[in-house]
Amino acid sequence: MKAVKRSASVLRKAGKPAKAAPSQASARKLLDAAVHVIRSKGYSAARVEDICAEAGLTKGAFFHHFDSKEACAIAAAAHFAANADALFDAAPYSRSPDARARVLGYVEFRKAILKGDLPQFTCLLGTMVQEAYDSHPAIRAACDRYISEHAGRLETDIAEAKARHAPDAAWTPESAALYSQAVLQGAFILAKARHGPKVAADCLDHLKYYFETLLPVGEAEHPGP
Amino acid sequence: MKAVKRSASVLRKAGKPAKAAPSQASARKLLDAAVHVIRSKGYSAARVEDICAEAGLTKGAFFHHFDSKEACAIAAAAHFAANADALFDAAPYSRSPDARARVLGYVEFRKAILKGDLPQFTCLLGTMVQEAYDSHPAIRAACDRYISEHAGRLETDIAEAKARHAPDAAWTPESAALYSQAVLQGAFILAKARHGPKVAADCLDHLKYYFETLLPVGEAEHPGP
DNA sequence: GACATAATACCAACCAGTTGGTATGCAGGT
DNA sequence: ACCTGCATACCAACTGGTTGGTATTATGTC
Repeated sequence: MKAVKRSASVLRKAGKPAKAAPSQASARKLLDAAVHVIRSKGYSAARVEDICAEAGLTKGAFFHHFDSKEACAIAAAAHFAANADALFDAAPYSRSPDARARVLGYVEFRKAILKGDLPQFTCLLGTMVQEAYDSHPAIRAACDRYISEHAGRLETDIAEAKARHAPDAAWTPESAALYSQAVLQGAFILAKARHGPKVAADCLDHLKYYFETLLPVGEAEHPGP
Repeated sequence: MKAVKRSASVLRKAGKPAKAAPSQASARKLLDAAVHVIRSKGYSAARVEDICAEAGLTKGAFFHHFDSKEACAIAAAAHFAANADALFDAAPYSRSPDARARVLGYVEFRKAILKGDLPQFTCLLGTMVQEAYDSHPAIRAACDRYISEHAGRLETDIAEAKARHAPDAAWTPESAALYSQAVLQGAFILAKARHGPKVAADCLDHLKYYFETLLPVGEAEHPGP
């Protein structure tokens, strides 16, 4: 009496926006709260009651929406990734027609959003996978998936820029995209250790400089095929 | 009746090696166990009993040597850092007379030791500071200190190499040393997400290439002052 | 009244830390 | 040598607060 339970209402038909039930709002509150609490204290130390308190709800509501703490964490990972996607899609750099500018703009943008307290800009996925990679395979898989998807979006731009600016270079767009994610995750760790975003910004300066050398301008620019 | 307790025997006179008390051996066992367990499951999820079981001792022994779980974690951080220092000091690259070779050798060496299971090569400090930076200030401070000390050792070599190969470049040895630590920490996160060290090795290839471009050979080599 | 949502009350397992006890080693006095 | 006093090292059993999860009840909406 555990496996097949409720499929919950989190994934509704996307029905009437205002009137009916405020369930979507509560589910969203819980997810936002979970993201914030887990970013602050990690997955293991984040108690269900912490998340409920942060959301202004009780455990009754929590276990109505999620089968378990682990399921909530996985949903929170998806929620976090969706929010991130929306944020980067909306950022001005992403509408540049030049792929190289989009790559450098991405790094600049990531540097620009290093504002406020640490839980506001650090990565939920990197935080969770650190503790959960061995003991919670489902969480590891979710983090892997969303990190890889995010890297994949960046890889597209990198590949396009490489085709034009460094078509013969030995490195692959995939490894460069993953490398940038490693720099980001590591920058967050250093920011946490130092209790401030400055180190992270310095790291992103190095990353930007690296991309500038990987994608040199003005030498036999290759046009599109 | 809490603050002033034992000062323990961990720091003994360094007396007779074999006969007397086997306390040092047990303390070391507990520290090794703590490092392993925390690297596997993180600080919060690591139970004191897990550490004791791994060490083949009981909780009585644990709380004889450490005042609390947190104190053990801090001692484990110091233990880990000391072990790491010894490892890098013993590595062949560190005896090269050329500073640039030592910097590149460091990255190569870090890539070479990405062997075995994940808890065997990931960084205890980065793992702990992720969860503890906000809730356990003492742990954060310890991780900050040992990460910074390790970066400082690298910084010395980088500074020497920069003076010879890129004296006028805008970047600082300090930021480059911290950047390399960020890449490492991030590489470990990706390795955990992907359940294998390959991504991490790819990241270190990028880092090595970056250092090669930061420290170009053969252009107006500057001699020592 | 059927259904979804959410609150209250509760439980059983878990776990950091405590207690009290035993074993061992090391003085120094006789 | 032998005893005594004291500190260190360790163990087994216990405790009390915590916490994920459940059972039950209440409220609002079609």
